[in-house]
Amino acid sequence: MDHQPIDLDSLTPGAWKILDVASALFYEYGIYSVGVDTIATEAGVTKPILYKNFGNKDGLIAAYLQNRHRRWWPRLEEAIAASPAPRALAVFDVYMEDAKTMTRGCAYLNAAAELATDHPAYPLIRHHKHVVCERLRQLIEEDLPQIEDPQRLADHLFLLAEGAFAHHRIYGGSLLAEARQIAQKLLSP
Amino acid sequence: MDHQPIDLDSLTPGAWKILDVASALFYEYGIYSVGVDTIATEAGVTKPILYKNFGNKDGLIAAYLQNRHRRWWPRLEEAIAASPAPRALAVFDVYMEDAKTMTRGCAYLNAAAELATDHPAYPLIRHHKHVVCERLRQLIEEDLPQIEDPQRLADHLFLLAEGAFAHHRIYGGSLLAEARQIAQKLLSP
DNA sequence: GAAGAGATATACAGACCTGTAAACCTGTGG
DNA sequence: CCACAGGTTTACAGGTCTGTATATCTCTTC
Repeated sequence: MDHQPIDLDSLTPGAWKILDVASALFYEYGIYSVGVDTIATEAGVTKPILYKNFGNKDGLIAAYLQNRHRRWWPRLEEAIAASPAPRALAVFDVYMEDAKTMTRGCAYLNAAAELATDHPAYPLIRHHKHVVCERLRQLIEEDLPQIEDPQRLADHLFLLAEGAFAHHRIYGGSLLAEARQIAQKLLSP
Repeated sequence: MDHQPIDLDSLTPGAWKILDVASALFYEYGIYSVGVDTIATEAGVTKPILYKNFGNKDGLIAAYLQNRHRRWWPRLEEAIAASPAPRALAVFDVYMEDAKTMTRGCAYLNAAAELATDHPAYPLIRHHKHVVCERLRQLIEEDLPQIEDPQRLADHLFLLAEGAFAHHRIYGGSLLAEARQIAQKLLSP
């Protein structure tokens, strides 16, 4: 029925329950390792209800990534608002906070690895990572106007954070904390 | 039958054909998106032959990651041997060379995202990434003995390279080249 | 040439996948 | 009380997955 992109604002409570359950399972076990049957059962609904709300599994995957971004972005902005200069470090703070509970690494990098690059939800992944890098550049421009090439420094910090988050799944170690320390040094004049 | 880890040195030519086909398909479409039926057909063998050689799909996955490392590592060492100091940049050179053909990003990060962390092949992923980082530290220690904390610089370069390679799948852009430039600056005193 | 051993192919089991058609149940208007 | 409409559930279609039991075929040995 609903093959349009899902509008998160017009989801019913029942649909949110499905999305929440799907999100947890997708993240924990991987998108293609979780069947819609499992999701529906865990959410306490039947399969046609799921399909009525999300069209098909791809719609649910898209809603998963979209909703994750919508919940995460305000947390980043809050951390930025509460952070002393250089506020770019707030990105690392949020990633470290995330890492405490997200033992499977970055949901977007995981999804990127699983989904085909022409999957309808792939642009959501690109967008999520793009705006993070963009925000880093803005923060650098505002907090450290003396920096010559803010885009390059933003990319530098972005790669540190992403590399550390990607490997958090593999090692689960303290690479994120180390990345933050390195970033701190890069941002101090 | 063969539930032991696969010994790459005792594979028959037919088994190598299977492994090569599986490797290409695993990398291109993702491990769990490719069925053993497809692999067997593409390799020109029947399924029982595949199972006779690799025990089960997990054995084939393990052989895939193992073999990839065995073929890649000598390429890294060659690049290191041919590189002027600081030779740590050779890692970026190989990654950039890889990126020309590997449009799906890093095979190990992709596998890490797909496989459960307790999958029998997961240690192969950890090992591959670990030795790369380790090698970076050695190269820094040898080429730049004045560096105070070579482990930290190695981690720094490693995160740059891994972040860039991870995002090569998402953007396909020039992040690896930029990461190399950043690394070059970090290595110049 | 016959008999047996080992490799190969056929065919299938049993589970799980996405997605849907049709039966059913509930609540509303006449 | 009855007809009708909307949402819900049951049941299933059709396909794909991993893994294997059984039959066939080939090749060696006597």
